[in-house]
Amino acid sequence: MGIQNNLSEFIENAEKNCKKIQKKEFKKDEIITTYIEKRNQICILVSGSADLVRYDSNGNKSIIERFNKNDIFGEFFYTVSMNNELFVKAKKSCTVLIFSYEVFKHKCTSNCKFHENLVKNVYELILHRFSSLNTRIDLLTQRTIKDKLLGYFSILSIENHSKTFSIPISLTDLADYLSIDRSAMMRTLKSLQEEGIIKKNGNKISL
Amino acid sequence: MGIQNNLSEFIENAEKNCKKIQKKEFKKDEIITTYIEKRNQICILVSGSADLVRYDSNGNKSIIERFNKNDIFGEFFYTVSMNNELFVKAKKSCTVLIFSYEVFKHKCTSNCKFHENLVKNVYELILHRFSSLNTRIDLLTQRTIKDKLLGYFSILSIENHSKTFSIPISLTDLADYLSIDRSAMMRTLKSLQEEGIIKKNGNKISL
DNA sequence: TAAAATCTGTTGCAAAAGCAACTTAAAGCT
DNA sequence: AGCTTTAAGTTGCTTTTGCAACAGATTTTA
Repeated sequence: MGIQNNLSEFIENAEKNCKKIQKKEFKKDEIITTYIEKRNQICILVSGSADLVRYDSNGNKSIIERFNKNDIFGEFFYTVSMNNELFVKAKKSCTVLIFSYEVFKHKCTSNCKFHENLVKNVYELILHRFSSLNTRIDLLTQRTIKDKLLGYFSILSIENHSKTFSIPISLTDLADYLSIDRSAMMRTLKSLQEEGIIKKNGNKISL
Repeated sequence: MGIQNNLSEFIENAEKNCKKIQKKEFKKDEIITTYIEKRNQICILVSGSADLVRYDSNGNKSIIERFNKNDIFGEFFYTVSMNNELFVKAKKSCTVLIFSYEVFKHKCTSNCKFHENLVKNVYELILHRFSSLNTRIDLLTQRTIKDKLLGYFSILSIENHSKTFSIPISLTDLADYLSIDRSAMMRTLKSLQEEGIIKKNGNKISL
């Protein structure tokens, strides 16, 4: 999805090439980082998946974002505005690259090839992130649950080059992602089937 | 809002410093760029405001995004996915910096100070953009119109360091931004006043 | 300055969505 | 294998939202 093949290779070897870049492992439910204070920290998810979680003043938990392989995150990309506390929590076991924004600004040597690559590759990651955010906004601005679902399915269909595909996340998570009530979503899924617009078998969908 | 003061100065002088960067003027309703084909073009709005507009297969127009001073845009930041056509159209008279992604990758000389600054400043702009997108997602994921409005007002209140502020866009545009029906929004604004949660006088709001 | 266009404000009505409260099914864990 | 947790699927009821269709106010532009 727009991410170059050599990127993964680059990420794999990043730690070896620069002492300022750490590679860390996290187990399920461990806190990877917080967005409470500014640290100019940049994180790249090498493997696994993680959630950006908010606890508001009433103690309610909500998942703001789901990060997957090659996603770039950190408070650096998020305005620490309101009084709410943001955590990134491992959903599965994760491998994460962690470094500071300073790593970009200051090169090791005047012609360090590694740093040049870093800047270039992080650009790719950033564009990937933009694309994810814009896609989500696209879906969230759909007025009805029906349009949100069909928009989401249309994207999956294009990604899979097929009218048939499976939903890569749980339906519960999907409702969360689209910011709609799960039971209302189930109802809409049912009526889409009844109208013959989609076929559904478990998490397999055909348009 | 996180954008350094020297950024504007940098942008003002960008064209003078690098022949690969163009500064262009656009009048109201002129098309600044399209997101139809990949050109790896990056645009920075120096002054004015512009809309990212979509025309879908039925010819319906919708405004996806509003760009203001210091916003960075271009198909580079947007996945050209569906069959819909995207245009950036000047809402007022605009001044725009236009250059290609290649400008980042290839420096003029090995130690060109200008290019170094360009990379650094564009990072600032990108972070600003992330922040805008995340803020909008935050608001769009609020379930009710009431919560969307209060979330929006809370941000304005923080930005203005005051419980009293004015809404910087028209109410019609606000409804669009929050992706809600305008009349329903008006109704909610009214009930927020009746409940004593806000005071409203024209576009002036007090919490 | 008159006409056109846009924006604000309102309302009734129908449809959609949210909420709560379940049951059943599947997945994870010891 | 049995227990626990999480996810899927369903339903009735209530509230919220969207839609359509206005009138009045304000702004733009010819």
